[in-house]
Amino acid sequence: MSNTSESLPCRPARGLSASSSGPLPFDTSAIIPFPDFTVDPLAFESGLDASRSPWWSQRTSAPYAILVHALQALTSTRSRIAILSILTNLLRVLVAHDPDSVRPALYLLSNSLSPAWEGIELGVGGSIISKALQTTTSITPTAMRALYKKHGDPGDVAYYAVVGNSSAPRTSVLRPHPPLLIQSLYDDLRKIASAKGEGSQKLRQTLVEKLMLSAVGSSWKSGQSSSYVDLNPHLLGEEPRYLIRTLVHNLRVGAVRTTILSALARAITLTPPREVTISSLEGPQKISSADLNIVKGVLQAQGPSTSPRKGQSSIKRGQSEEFTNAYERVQAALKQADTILRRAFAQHPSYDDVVVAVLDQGIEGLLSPSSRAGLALGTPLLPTLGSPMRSLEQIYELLGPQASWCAEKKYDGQRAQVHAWRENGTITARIFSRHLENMTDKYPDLVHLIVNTMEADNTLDSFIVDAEAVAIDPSTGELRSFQELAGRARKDVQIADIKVAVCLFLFDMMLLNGTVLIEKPFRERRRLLQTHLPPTKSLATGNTDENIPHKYVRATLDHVESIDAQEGRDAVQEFWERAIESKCEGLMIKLLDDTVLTVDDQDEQGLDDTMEMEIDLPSPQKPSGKKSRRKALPATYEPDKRTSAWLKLKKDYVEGIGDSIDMVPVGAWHGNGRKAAWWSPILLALYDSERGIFVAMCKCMSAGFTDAFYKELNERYPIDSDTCSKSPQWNVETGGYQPSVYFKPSEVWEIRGADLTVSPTSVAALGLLPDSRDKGVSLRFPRFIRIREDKNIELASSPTFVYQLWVKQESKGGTRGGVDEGDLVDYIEEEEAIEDEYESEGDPG
DNA sequence: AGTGGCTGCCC
DNA sequence: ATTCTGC
DNA sequence: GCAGAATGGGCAGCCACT
Repeated sequence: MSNTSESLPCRPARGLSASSSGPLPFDTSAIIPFPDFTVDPLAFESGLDASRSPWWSQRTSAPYAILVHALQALTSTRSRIAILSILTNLLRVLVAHDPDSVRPALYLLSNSLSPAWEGIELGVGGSIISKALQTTTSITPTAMRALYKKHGDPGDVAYYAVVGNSSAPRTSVLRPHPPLLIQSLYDDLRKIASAKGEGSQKLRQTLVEKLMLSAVGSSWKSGQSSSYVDLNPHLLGEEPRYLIRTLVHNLRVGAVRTTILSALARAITLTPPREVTISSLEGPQKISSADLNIVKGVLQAQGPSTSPRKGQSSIKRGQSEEFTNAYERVQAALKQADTILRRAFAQHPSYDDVVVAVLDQGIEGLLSPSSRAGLALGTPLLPTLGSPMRSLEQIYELLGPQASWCAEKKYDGQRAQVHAWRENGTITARIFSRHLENMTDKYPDLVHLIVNTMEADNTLDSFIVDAEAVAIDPSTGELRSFQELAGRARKDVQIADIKVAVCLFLFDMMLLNGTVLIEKPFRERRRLLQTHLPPTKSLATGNTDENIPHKYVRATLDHVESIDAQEGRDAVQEFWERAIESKCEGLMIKLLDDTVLTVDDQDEQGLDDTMEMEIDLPSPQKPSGKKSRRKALPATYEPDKRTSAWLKLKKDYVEGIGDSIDMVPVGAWHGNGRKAAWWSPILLALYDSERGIFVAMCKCMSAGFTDAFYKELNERYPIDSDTCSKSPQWNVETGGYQPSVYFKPSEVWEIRGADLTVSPTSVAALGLLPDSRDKGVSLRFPRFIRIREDKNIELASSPTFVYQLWVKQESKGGTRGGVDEGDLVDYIEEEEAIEDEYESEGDPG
């Protein structure tokens, strides 16, 4: 086995002067260096001697250091295969030697502490981290800011604060600390999360500092203890780095949910937990130890010459048929395990339950009826998402004439996955957000509505439905803005206190009366939804709910408005226009029936074929001359199988709909992470010609910025130059924004967004909004389109122009708004006329 | 009691 | 949410 | 085409401070 520490740069300990304080509290003689996780998992030895834990003391559970060892390896590569190998090998070691650490390790890897719906929040951010770093290391605030600007990562700041650099050693830890363990670190993070009430911020900080000291102490111990041979010197300073990254929920090692799940599936398959005997395994994903040994033997014989750094299984040509067959069987088994685990997680996204199942019964455990890891009432499944489409035209091209599909209005509200069931005569309802947070407490009005609906219909026993909760006018049912919905209270909400009425627009049904529907075609699911959960009576005819006094704002239930494609293309076009006019974001396109298309490859060039899945052709020999293939378009609700199963068409994606705004870059911040060397985001402003000043409107980030663009920006706005200063020097009002640097207003950018918003931060059009004179106008989802080379800064959009756009936006979707469209058109035409005039001057051709 | 900073969540 | 990038 | 990273506006909730 190759020793990773030999091939990685070993950072010397500097300035770690302190007296050693005796032997460590455990026997170190049995410990060997951490293994090289980058090797191909099929050649990796996770077993060694299973009777003890060879990589750490047998009296302790797995150290955090072995996780950090893997994280460091992950950081050194971007190869997906290598990343998967490293994680697989790490998890195999844990499965073999400390299965209790598997679950906490998965949480530490995934920037979370529990399933989202349990609502456990760390409550630690940059502020506490910053204070903790200053007390646990001797770093000055100035040095810390400089490190942060340079590296754009608080974990990296911690690293350099601990190990120092060639000119400035920084650590101040004076004595060894017991090493962090995966399990105890996880437990400590849960303690931090549970701190609340007066003094909780201080307590959080103290707990973070303790963890830092342990992480730093491990480094110190490794470097200094004379009674201890440092077996993993490459880890010096790394525990603080990843501890801090974990605390800010941003590990940045190129692996989040999908890769972690793949690695877990592979780990469990290659290293079955002790409780699972190989012979007990059945089914297609069973892996034979004979195959495994053949593969391992050959791969290990090939040795480290086969690019071990990348962890790729480079099979030399000319291997025996025996090897090739065994290898393919093993790969097939791994792939199958991967599929089973990912499907299980999509339906039951809880590491807690999934890990219990696989440690107990292997991957098989996920298929067993007794497993808790299936679709379950009360546990949200991952939502099906939509992939963006640029036009109706594109949708028609993609789906072709045969497919049956429908278009639904895409309302601008909040995704709501609703579970409801009876248990011992009691009805329970829960509401989950898109990211599976439990929002039940935010919507007591919806809960009441759902419970009432079930009480009124005793054929309804249980259901899971997908819906959008949207703010509405309680008397007319007219749609209200997302911002109004966002203003609702979230905790301890009493129905009597609710100010903003909501309508729950249902659009899918995943379970009904105990029957799982997600594999049924949408046409069937939609029929069941519409049959079993009819809309509440319209507001105009009176809500029949007697349990809520009339004076209260009440929730309503409805189905999303939709149109089937068979109504014809003109009807669909008209529906799309109507959707936009009624304050919807656009459309969602969904297949009604499973469809098989014969597609000409040439016809689909440049198209997004996310909805398509290749069918395994029965003939093993594909005709090479013909370019047509058959494709399956499933109409099932299968979260995560296809990453975006539906198509979404939003107005702001479509050329020619919505307005763009011409803004001037007037400031910027230092980028984070991979953008640490660049300006990002950029502060953008309008030009107020009456006052001769620029007024900040929004920030703009990578959207539309390529890396090349960032480099050019660095050249145009080098720090401390006549175009870029740390102090404000130009006529710019920044409002609530505080950029790190100010740019000299010099160029005009065309910016687009989805909507204009009333903003407490922006000072664009400040004073013009009739009901909120102290607020400006900003932009939702701002994105850079292009530089307006043809415009000088005096021709940037004006506050009045933006105000008029806002008025136009607000006047949509009903009778409210009270502006004269005629005036508006005049105004906008006037502005465009000025622009045209300028363009004709600047471009005589 | 009011305000401001921080955090996490929605889109 | 959106967009870009490397694999 | 997938998977990951880096970033937008803006809200409530919570806590610390005045």
